[in-house]
Amino acid sequence: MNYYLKVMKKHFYKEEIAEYCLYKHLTVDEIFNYINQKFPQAGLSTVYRNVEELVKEGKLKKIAGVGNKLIYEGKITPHAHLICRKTNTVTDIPFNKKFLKKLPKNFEVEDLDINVYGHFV
Amino acid sequence: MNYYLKVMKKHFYKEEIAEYCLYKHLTVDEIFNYINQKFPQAGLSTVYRNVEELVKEGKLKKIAGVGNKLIYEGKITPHAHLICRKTNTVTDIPFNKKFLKKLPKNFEVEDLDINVYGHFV
DNA sequence: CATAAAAATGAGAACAATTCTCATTTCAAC
DNA sequence: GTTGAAATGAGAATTGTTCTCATTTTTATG
Repeated sequence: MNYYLKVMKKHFYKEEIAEYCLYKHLTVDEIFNYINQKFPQAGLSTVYRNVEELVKEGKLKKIAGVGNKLIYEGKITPHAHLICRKTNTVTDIPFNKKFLKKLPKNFEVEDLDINVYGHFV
Repeated sequence: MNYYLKVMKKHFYKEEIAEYCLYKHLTVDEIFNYINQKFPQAGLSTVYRNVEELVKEGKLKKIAGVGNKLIYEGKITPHAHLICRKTNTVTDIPFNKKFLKKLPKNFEVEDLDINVYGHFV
């Protein structure tokens, strides 16, 4: 199979999505817009399906969003998020014992949300 | 106004809700069920409205939920949450520098979600 | 207590995000 | 090629939340 064919065929959304989400914080809509630009025939339901599968595979992480929308990010090393309610943006910050003391000076903290997900055995 | 009248009148949902949510982690549906049991005529939209108002007043806190539902808790002192994906329950745990070392032994951690909400000035 | 303005309510419509359904298309193996 | 499995896309259905507005309740005032 040559390169041209590989580019044109349809069934590679998952890889595309995973790659696009690396180091970004995106809603499904934003992911869909990107995919739909490259593959105009792509459907929203397919993007939802792929995103969910990637979450199950551990390649994408669902994080709390601003407002009610969910936000996804490429799964990378442990870190925390700075969520600005004015600009609706998510910024990665390092997570360690002193992370709260090292926040940007111009960021005014309103709330802290610490959630440990898992299950009882 | 006598006690009987006070009990029967309608406009005290907010107090009821705030009180009921103290030390609990509830979805709007759960709050509604409780209110609706005491006041059968109570409407879902009213509960939603009151819950949102309580959040604005700082008496209730919207926290990340399990699945897509939002969860509310009576605003109390800083703490973290243990969210079990098997039982869909939220448990309060203390938040301090060593909190990760002091999790229940029978809780298997899958993810850690640290979000600092606020705004840039 | 009568009344009027203000506040809160409740029913359901509207809306938005997500999930589901299923016929069709594409892929992979033979 | 043929065939069975997997993935897709369109849109319907579902779910959670917000909005609208006529009605009810409260509060303030004479």
